Amino acid sequence: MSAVAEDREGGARRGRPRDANVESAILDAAVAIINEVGYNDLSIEAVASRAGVGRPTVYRRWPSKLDLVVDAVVRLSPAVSAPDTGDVFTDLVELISGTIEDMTSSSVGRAILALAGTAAADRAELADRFNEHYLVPRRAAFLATLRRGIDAGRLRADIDPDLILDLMLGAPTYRWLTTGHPIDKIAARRVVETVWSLVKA
Amino acid sequence: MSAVAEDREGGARRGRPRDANVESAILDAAVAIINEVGYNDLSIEAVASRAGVGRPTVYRRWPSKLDLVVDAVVRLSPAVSAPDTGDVFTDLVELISGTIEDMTSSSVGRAILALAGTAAADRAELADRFNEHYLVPRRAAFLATLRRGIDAGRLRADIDPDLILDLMLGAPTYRWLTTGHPIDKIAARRVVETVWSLVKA
Amino acid sequence: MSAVAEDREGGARRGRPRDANVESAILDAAVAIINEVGYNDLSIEAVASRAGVGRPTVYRRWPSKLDLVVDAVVRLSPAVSAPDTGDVFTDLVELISGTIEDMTSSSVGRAILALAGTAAADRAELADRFNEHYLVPRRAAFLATLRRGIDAGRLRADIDPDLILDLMLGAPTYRWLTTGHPIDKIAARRVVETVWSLVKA
Amino acid sequence: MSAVAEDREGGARRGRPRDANVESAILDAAVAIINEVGYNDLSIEAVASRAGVGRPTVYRRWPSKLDLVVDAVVRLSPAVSAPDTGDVFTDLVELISGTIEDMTSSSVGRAILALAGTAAADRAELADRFNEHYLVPRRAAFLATLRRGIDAGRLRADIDPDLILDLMLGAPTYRWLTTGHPIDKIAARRVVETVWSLVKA
DNA sequence: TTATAAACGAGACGGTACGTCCTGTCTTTTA
DNA sequence: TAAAAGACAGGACGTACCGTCTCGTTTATAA
Repeated sequence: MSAVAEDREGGARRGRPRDANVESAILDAAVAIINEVGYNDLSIEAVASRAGVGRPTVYRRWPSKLDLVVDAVVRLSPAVSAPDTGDVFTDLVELISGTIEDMTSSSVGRAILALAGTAAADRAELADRFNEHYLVPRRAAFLATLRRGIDAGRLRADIDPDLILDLMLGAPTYRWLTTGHPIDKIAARRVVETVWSLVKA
Repeated sequence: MSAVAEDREGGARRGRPRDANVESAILDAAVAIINEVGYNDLSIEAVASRAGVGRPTVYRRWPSKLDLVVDAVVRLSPAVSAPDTGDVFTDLVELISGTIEDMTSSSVGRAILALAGTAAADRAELADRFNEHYLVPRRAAFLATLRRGIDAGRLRADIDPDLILDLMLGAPTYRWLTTGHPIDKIAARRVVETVWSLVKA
Repeated sequence: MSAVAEDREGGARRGRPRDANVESAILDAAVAIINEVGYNDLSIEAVASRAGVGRPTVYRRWPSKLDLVVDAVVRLSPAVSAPDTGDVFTDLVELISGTIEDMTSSSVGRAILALAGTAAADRAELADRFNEHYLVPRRAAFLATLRRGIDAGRLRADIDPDLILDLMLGAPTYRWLTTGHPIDKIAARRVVETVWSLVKA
Repeated sequence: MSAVAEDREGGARRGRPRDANVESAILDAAVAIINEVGYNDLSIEAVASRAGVGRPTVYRRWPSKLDLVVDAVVRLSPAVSAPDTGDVFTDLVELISGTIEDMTSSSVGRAILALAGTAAADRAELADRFNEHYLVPRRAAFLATLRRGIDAGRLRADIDPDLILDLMLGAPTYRWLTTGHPIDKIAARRVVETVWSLVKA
């Protein structure tokens, strides 16, 4: 449920109701602008203007740029699905390279990282929202794949799935962050191969 | 070598030379402000004012806030030293928990991450400077420790040190980034323990 | 009618209307500052600050310092009244010495002259505004006095009143401009006496 | 004598003497820039740069923009010569229309007026210099013409030549200043004709 | 000759003001 | 009563000049 909707409950309000199209238009505009100029150079002004909306209308819904962008990123992020090719190893490579691709290819991906740092640092509530809508589904898909491997007897049952996740996603993310070099599928495969020996049954 | 200094070589310049104290004052001010309000809320205005310097003097040396902050962070970053307790395992735990502590405890650490994302994304030259002065020394200390382990016969000789580094540093970094939870020495030790089996001789 | 107001007509505007108090505060501040430091050293910055107003608020109404000062001077200039002592000769002396006094005694007077030169030179529209609100009323008072003299049979009916005006006001103005010496009532009387013989019936 | 030269007297100085070419170059540059952008938009920076000279070199000679421009205008102003067609009336028309033309046609002319106001107002010394080098020669030419008319018996001997001058030059100047309309030879002739009856023998 | 001293170009310095953009709040009309 | 429009105080932007101050270099006279 969106943070925006939560004040709707409790019966119909008086006066003109909020226009749902307005909300969409604002988030769409935010996404487009992030893609063009990145998180730092996004301004509420520009979002409102592109959405064909007054600035106060934006502020009425999101108290800050950070809040707005979190919702925009959450809305934008492509749905995740745990691939199931029948081979857990392949599934893991797919998942990781897909996730890294998400992170690194678009401005939105970079916004996500900017948000990750910022929100985690001082905005627990936002971090929670971001977690709930963005990270948790991705971790879940990953963990489901691991679980499938365990059930299939290909992975050891005593592993710490979260730690494995951190290793498999953290290593390429860190490489990208610190060197700026793109992470292709081959690099992703190498990481999975390396960690694989830790987890294989 | 500082980016600021590099055009000095090749004979005496004409005109009044730049004042090194001014450079120090500006970088010190930048560091202080980053620590107080973070990268995003740092303004050139505030830096100049705190440094007791005219704004144009800042712009004369660093064309943008990003350039300035990269140099400030580079100057600030504490010297790295590869610990050498005699036990490679302990050394690795120390190194990792120290590095993560660096990253996560101070505003400057968070600025570093913000920079990592931003600079990597669109400013190859800045990323290079940041790499050269900040990341490379840290990687070097880590790799030297691994090398010592190999020489001592405790680590396999055929490992890819960079990949091991990405795993050991990437996993806790990723955890911190995505959850915001601090990484203590125990968590660092768990990562090292896990990866250790990949690398032990 | 103020240049600022002229685009208000034609139905109610949307959005928050401009605050008339703000306009007053800015013009008052401009007048005060002209009186203190003169036209050349007046800065929009200082005007805004003294008026307790944001700088953009000033620019929203007047695109340049010149535009602002023209309006300020127009507002400031004391109302003119054609004196009517019953004696046209005395009236003329009063009018001239008063006008010259206006021009030369205050910083605003000097601003008026600076404006006269500047505005006339390259800003027809401003010159027109200045003319309409400042010069025309003064010319009118003068011409009315001449007309009274003609009606009373003391002045010739075939004179060119504009030319007489230029002579009576231009001579002392020119003297002041080119020598910087103040023009007192005695000097004004001498001019009127001299020109009088040209116009007396 | 130029204000610049006055500290030269008293024997040769030690050290490198000032370069007269530099002085010329600066004044030429100042004149050119006044012609292009006017007095208000002239900057020392631009003058120095165009003259191929360091800024301190300008300040060494002229303490302010005003001082510099006064000298520049003085240097620029075309030599005056009292025309002598044999007919005093024609001479006066020529003189007046020429002077007005000087004043109104060029940016330098407008600078002169700006200077007249500014310098007269608060800089007695500058006003004096301007007077001495610019105005006095022009008044002298005019007065010489009047004198010739008196000697020839065409003008009354008891006139106040300064007052006549103020009338004949002041009226068209004032007209131009207050209306911005150019003063052509016909307008100049009308003024002379009008005043003529005051002065003719 | 050799100092010494001033002028020169260049350009950095602490500043001020520029005119613009954006912030977050407010007031008004329209729906 | 929400929405759009837009004015408001304010803050920071990056730039242009200000007038002053080093610099290294050049060009004179004085020792």
